[in-house]
Amino acid sequence: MTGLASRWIQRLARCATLSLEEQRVLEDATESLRRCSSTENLVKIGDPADRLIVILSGHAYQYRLLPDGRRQILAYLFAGDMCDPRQLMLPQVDYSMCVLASSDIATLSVNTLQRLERHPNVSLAMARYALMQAAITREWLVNVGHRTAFERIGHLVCEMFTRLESVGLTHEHAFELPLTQAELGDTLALSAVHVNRTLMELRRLKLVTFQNRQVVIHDFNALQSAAGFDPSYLHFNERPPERAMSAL
Amino acid sequence: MTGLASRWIQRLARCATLSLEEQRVLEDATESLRRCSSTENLVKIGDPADRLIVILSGHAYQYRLLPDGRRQILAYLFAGDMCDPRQLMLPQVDYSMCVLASSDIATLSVNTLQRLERHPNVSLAMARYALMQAAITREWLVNVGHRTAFERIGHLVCEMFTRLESVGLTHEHAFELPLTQAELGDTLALSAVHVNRTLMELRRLKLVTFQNRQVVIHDFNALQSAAGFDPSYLHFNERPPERAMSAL
DNA sequence: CGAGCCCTTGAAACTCGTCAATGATCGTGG
DNA sequence: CCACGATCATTGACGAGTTTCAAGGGCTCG
Repeated sequence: MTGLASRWIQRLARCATLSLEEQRVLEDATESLRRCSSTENLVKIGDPADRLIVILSGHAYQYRLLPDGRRQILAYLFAGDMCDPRQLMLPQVDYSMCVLASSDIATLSVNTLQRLERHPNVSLAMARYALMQAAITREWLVNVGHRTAFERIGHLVCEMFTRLESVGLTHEHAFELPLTQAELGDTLALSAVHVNRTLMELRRLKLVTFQNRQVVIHDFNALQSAAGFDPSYLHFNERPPERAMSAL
Repeated sequence: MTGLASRWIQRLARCATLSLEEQRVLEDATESLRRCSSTENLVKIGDPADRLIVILSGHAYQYRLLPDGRRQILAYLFAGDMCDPRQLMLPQVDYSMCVLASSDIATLSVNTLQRLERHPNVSLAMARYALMQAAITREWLVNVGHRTAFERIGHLVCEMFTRLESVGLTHEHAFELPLTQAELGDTLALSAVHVNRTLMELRRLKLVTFQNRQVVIHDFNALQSAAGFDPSYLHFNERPPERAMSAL
């Protein structure tokens, strides 16, 4: 379990207890992977939903374009993240997706996924994982809707740090984030100019520095309270009921 | 199938073909229902997630409160709508929920749900239905993030009309909506005052009238184009692939 | 008939967007 | 190795959309 699949397995294992056998099956499923270069489009809206994307390393995001060219980023996927398996039950995907930096991408076929989901714990882990993703989307709605620019950025930084920390992708209080200020703006519904000003404000207050694709958090507690970040929606550190609900 | 469960069954039947037997099973599951009066709290954030709520008649919404009292409404549930069955796989619900007008509410236990999901088509329908709900949340993120007040209200009205029409809850080009302007504001991230001004603008342009808990759409096409509403995210009118994916 | 909730309206303030220009950085090719 | 172009960060001035505060009016329900 030292290969590229390890972060994925690690993430799923946080959602349900996986046997060694199940971990091996997951590892086997990622055999066919490919390296994607920066800004490559993985999925376009309307593509047939016949395969499931897993980010083994790197960064990607899902987004939607409005007719006038405006863009809303819907989710970030870091190493170990995957798309919602239930998406395969629709004829077409309803978002676009592209990678940020060069990444290793595994693509699971419907058959492979069906094979994986014969293992009840794998199925359970994926369902819980998808629930967490949905909770993040809801939190983003709260974020964009009801927080100031300052809180929005702070909240997003806290969320990313917490998510990345859980799979060992942080160093000290810093993490890699190959994002432009314009992309941050399209995530948080702010103009790039205002993102810039707010980042400088965060820097001035010695809360966060975002430079050279590196986010450094200087005072997590202060940032957390300034942004009103409450990590409970991420459902980490929970021992969920081990109900067998294979059919969910 | 003339009882209170009919709208629910009708909605699920749009997501997958249900046999008469399966429809009967769904109807039986809603036997224990109760009548809720206006503004009653159905679920509070942090409650144990051990039962699944189905709105048989009436209106309800899910919301989150911020520490300072601000509120973001996350979703509306109309007659025939239900919560995401996967929610039961978490220990606690992560949103609050209350009814708007007096409603008939069925509460399914984990056991009942497990019994229902032994029917593959029921399971498939619920999964597809939940996907549609998730798509709506994503669309709201786009709405709040990238559209003006005018477009936001117009878009929400179009969405509600389309959803309600699909289960026969509209009359002509009108539908019931027992919402205050403040609640509309908490949905769309606008102040109640600005909702009021924008509603008057919509009325002035003879697009929509919202008075006495009734929304009347005077020109759907004009409203749709003014709001940039594209119903494809609702995944109606699709013949999805009838893959058997019981484990999803 | 009064209380409370909701809608309506006005004025002032503020957050944030747009436009525009200047630097900084980086990869590429000459 | 440097010049070039492109992308991104930064800064200022101005304006638009929206919020907040405040007050009045209408409706409904007890």
